[in-house]
Amino acid sequence: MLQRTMSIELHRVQGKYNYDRLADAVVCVDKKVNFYGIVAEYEQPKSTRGDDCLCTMTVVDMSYNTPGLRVLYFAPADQMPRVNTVGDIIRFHRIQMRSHADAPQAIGNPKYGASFVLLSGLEGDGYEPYQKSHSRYSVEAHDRDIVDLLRTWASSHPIDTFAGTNKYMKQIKDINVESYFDLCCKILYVNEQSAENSVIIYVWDGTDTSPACLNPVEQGESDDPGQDLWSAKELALPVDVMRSFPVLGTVLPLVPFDVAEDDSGPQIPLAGDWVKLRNIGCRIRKGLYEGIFLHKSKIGILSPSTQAVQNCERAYKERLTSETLRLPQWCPKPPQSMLVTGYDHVKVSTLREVLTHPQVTNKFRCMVRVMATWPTDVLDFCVPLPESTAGGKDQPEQGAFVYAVRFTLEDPTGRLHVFLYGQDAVDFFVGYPAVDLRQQGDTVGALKRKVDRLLGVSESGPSNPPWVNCCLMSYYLDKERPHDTRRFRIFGTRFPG
DNA sequence: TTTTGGGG
Repeated sequence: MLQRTMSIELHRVQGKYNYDRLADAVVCVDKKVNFYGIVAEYEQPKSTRGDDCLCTMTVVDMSYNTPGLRVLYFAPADQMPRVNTVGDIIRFHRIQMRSHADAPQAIGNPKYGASFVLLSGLEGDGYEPYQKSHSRYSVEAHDRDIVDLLRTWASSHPIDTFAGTNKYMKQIKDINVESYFDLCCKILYVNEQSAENSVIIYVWDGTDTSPACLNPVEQGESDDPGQDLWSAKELALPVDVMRSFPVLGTVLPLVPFDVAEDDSGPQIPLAGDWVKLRNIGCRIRKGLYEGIFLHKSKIGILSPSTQAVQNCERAYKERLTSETLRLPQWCPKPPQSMLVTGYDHVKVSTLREVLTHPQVTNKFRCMVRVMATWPTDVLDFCVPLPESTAGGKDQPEQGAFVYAVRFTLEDPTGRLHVFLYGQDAVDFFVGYPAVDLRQQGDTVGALKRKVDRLLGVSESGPSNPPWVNCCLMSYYLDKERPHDTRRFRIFGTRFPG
C-alpha cells in the first residue's frame, strides 16, 4: 500500500527534480539519477590514494530494503556527508548508477555534479536539512511528501531489519590472528596522548579474548624476558579510566587508529559510542590481543537500539548476575584449580575489579593464569633474610632464608604482578620451607616441577598455563602515599601435590 | 567529464 502510494507520489512530480524509487534507480546503470534513501549503514570518511576522501553507506527505501543500495561518495574531507544516526534520510541529486560485482552501486562526486542533503528520519522532525553539500538547495512540497512517506515507513520498520549481522561479524571472544572480521563494540576510551595524528581507541563487547601465547619471535627479541615481556604496563591505563570500564570483558586496544583531519576537526569516535568496525585484523603483542585498523578497515556508526548492540548489552547483564558466567569465558566449567584456597565461598573478582578497587587494602579471590615468575629460575626463589631480622652480622642464623617471588597473573580483564613472600609462600608450596636452594637440590627439583605445572610448560609448543584460583591481598608500602605504593600479594592459597 | 575504492 505504502509502496504504491510512494510510487504515485514520485511520478506526480511538480518540482524541478524527479526522484526515483531505489528499485527503479538500480536499473539505470550508467545514468545519473536523483533519489531519497534511509541510511541503514554509514562508514566514516577516510582518505584515499587519490585527492578525495571516500565515505560509504547503504541506503534503503520501501522498494529496496534488502540488502539495500551501496553508495560511494568521493569528495574533499570538508564536503563529506556526516550522517548523525543510522535511520537518517539522505537525498542525492545527479548521482551515477553503476554496477560492481553484479550488484548495483551509486557513485557520487560533487566534481561531477552530485549533491546531497541530510535530515532526520524521525516523524515530526521538520524538513530542514542538518547538512547540505551546497548552500542552494530546495525542499518543495513533493520533497516533504517523500520525507513523510519514508519516515512513516521507517517508524514501522526497525533499523535492524536493514543492517543485521553478517558472515564477517565476530565477538571479541572469537577473534584470532588468522582472519579479518567485523566487530560490533562500544568505544570505552579514546587515548589521544599517543603519537601525533594517531590515537588508540579501546573497545569492548562484554566477552573475553581467548588465552594468548607469547609470540616466539617476540621472546627471541627480548633482552630481559622476565621483566620486559610480562610488563604490567601494557594494560596500565590510569586507574580512574579503568574504573569507568565494565568489570567483566576484555578491553581491546585498536592500533593504530589513523585520524583523517579536516576543517571540522578529526573524525575520532567518542567514548560511549557503539560502532561497527569493518574489516579489522588483530595480532598478539607481548601476550595480549590488539585490534589492527588496516587501510581497508572502516568504522561504521551503530544506533544503540540496533539488535547487535542490544544483544551485547543483554548478554553482559546476564554475565553480571551469574557466578558461573562471571568466570573467564575460556575457563573450564565447572572450574578446576590445582591451587586450593581456604575461601572458595568468596565471590570471584576480575583483575580489573582488583585494580580499580577504591580501598587500597582489600582481599580478593581471582580466577587467573600464572604467566611468568620472577625470578625465572626456581634456584633464585629464596633469598637470605635481611640481617636486621636474621640476627647479628657475626652470627648468621642457620637456614635464615625467605621466599621472595613475583608472579605475573592474567585474566581476560587485566594483567597483575603479585608477590609471594615469607610464610604465605611456605604455605603455598606445601612441605618446602624456605632454604638456601643452592644447597638443596631435591627441593629445587620439587619446586621446579610445581612451577612448570603452574605455568603449563610443555615439552612441545608454547606454555599454556591452566586456570587457577587464588587469594590476593592488597597493601601499601608507604602510609603517606597508599594509592601510589599499592602492592598485591598472594595469601591463603596452597599448591598441594 | 568519471581516478580514488568497491568485503582483499
